[in-house]
Amino acid sequence: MANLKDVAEYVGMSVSTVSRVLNDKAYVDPSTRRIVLAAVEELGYRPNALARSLKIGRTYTIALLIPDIQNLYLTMIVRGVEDAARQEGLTVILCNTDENTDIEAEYINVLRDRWVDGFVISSISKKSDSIRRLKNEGYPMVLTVRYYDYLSGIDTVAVDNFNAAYQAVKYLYELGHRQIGLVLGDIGLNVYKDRFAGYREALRDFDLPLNERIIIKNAVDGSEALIHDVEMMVNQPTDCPDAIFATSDLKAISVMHALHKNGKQIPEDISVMGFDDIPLSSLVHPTLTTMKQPLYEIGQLSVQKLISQIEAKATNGQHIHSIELLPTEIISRQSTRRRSERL
Amino acid sequence: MANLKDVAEYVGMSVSTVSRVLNDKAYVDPSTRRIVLAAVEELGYRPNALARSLKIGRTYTIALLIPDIQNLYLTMIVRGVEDAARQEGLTVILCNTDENTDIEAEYINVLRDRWVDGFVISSISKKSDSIRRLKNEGYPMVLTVRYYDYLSGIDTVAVDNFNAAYQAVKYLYELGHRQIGLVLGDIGLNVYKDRFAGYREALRDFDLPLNERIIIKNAVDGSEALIHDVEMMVNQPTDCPDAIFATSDLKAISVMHALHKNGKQIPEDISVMGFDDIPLSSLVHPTLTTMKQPLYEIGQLSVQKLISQIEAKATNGQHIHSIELLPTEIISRQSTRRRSERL
DNA sequence: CCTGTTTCTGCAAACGTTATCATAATTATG
DNA sequence: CATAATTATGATAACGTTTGCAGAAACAGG
Repeated sequence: MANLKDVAEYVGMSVSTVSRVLNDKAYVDPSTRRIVLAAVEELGYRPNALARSLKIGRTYTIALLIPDIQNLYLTMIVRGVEDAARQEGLTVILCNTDENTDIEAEYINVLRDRWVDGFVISSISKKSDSIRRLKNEGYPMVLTVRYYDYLSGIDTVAVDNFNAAYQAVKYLYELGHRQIGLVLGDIGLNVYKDRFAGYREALRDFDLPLNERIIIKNAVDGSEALIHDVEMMVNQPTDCPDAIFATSDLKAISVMHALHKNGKQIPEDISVMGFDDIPLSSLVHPTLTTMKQPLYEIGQLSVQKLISQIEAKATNGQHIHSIELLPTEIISRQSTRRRSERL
Repeated sequence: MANLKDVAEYVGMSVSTVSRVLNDKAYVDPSTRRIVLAAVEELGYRPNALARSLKIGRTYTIALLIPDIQNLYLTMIVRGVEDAARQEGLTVILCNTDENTDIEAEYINVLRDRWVDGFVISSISKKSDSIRRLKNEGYPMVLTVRYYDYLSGIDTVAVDNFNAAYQAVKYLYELGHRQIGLVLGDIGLNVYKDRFAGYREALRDFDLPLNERIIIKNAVDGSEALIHDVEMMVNQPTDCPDAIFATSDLKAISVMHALHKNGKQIPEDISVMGFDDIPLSSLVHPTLTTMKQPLYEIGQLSVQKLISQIEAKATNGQHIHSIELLPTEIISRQSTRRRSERL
């Protein structure tokens, strides 16, 4: 592979001139520019990005840390991140951490050594030393979807989970439901804590009792255990819910699976509502009513905020820190319906 | 950030010695090793991977080219690739090409400039110049899932699609089905051509007629058009199939959706069989019988073959080219059942 | 025609490693 | 004890860029 020196010798000039032509920096004669460009074409010269990065201290690569790409809601974020990155000339290194702090730390070490320009992080479940250290070093980083008090001061892109859950419950209430069950994920995550709080607040506002027997906590997407728990819940003689709000579409699909299995009709017997609006939710039967998160846009915006940090760092400019909460939206489909016959 | 020189000065030795300690290369005194290691710890020295890569010509990074991460079957491959890569100390750059040759070419250029060690490619739909050029340069690369005659000579990891389709039809036939519909994807892809051929061969072997009216070609996963086509197919007065073999689980889910919509019972009226065995197929209702592809393993194996090429290139060793076809397997669930009452 | 600016080009020093070669110090060999 | 082999270390040249500095050429203005 030809390098700058080869091109320089080929046209009988110095490397500096050739380099200047290629980066069109100040003051280069139009005619030499033409000659150099022709030679570059001729020799099929391509710049060595490693050498360049070593010199300028930027790699045009960012890292994306997520728990597991197999979580459906993440694929949309990943696409948003990658599309935005590609448009800005960045490439994305994908890192599945499985919520494992060791893997996370290992990735962060390796990628810091490789001088990636920044991190988009959606993976952390507990206090992560590596991430805090990264932050203290002033490394550009953005948190997406998940957020943490101990990491305040870091740019964050997410939704208002409290309000989203509140609105979901309100929606079900206004359809006439009075026994609204709840399926929560890992209660250690702020995401689910906030949704739980929104749910409770809504119950309070509508004078509904908080009934722990129709609440499932720490549900794992797609697990057998979840299906079992739902079966238990709906087979309670007195406390059977007339609607279930699941805090992810995948949980909602498991709920629907369990209901089918137990001969419950959706939405005739029980309404089901999800969260996320993954593409699949319009394909299942019945199609799923859900609280849509703008996942793709969350990914895009995360990258934009990250780039803003990177630019600021490079030019010693100012970056204004912010926490961005994007709007959610109720998507009405077939899995919920008005409860007409109230007694 | 401290560099080698800093460490060297700190302990009053030369950079070479420090470097030797860190790469434990030949002949370094145990006591100096201890001193250097302590200093490294002390100063928090971390090697600059860019400089290292520039020197040794390896980046420990590979590129993964796929059409779109939002295709569910791909997420399992991606996980397989990443897990295998991580175990070998490699990181993965994810590239969604949307089947677009320009995007693909752009990615390939950028990543070649960055000296990625190799490519795992699952994206190509048509003749791709960039990929052929890459191959001619001797760049390490592996094709996964999709394969092409014009790219023969490249390591490939896939399944025997002909046989898999044949076995699927055989399975349905043995359940008593005689009108077996087929839903195919983009017929321009060898993957679907081969599955189609397997389907035809099976029909021939079992003396079933080939009925174009129960075959849907070029179906797009999750599209409205597909649901419409399926509705048309099952509402034909004379040619309604008693089983439908969809060539992806996502297509099967659309099929099931269309059947539900038209009051057809699954599997009582019509059996449905999918292809892939994505995690979702055990969550939908009814759970989906499918031809399982070992997608995760395909991803893993692809990386292993790629690494073998990379090693061979680095050491001027020999790499034995191969096309690996992994076994598929029928996963029986609820969406298919024996047709007892035959007339 | 001289001085001062602008435009153009080259030299050489980084960026942070690895690796070759030479040399010094130590140990083994007969 | 002389010589050869082994072990340990340091200089130095790459790897392929970018960039500050300096000098040369071109072009003004007076």
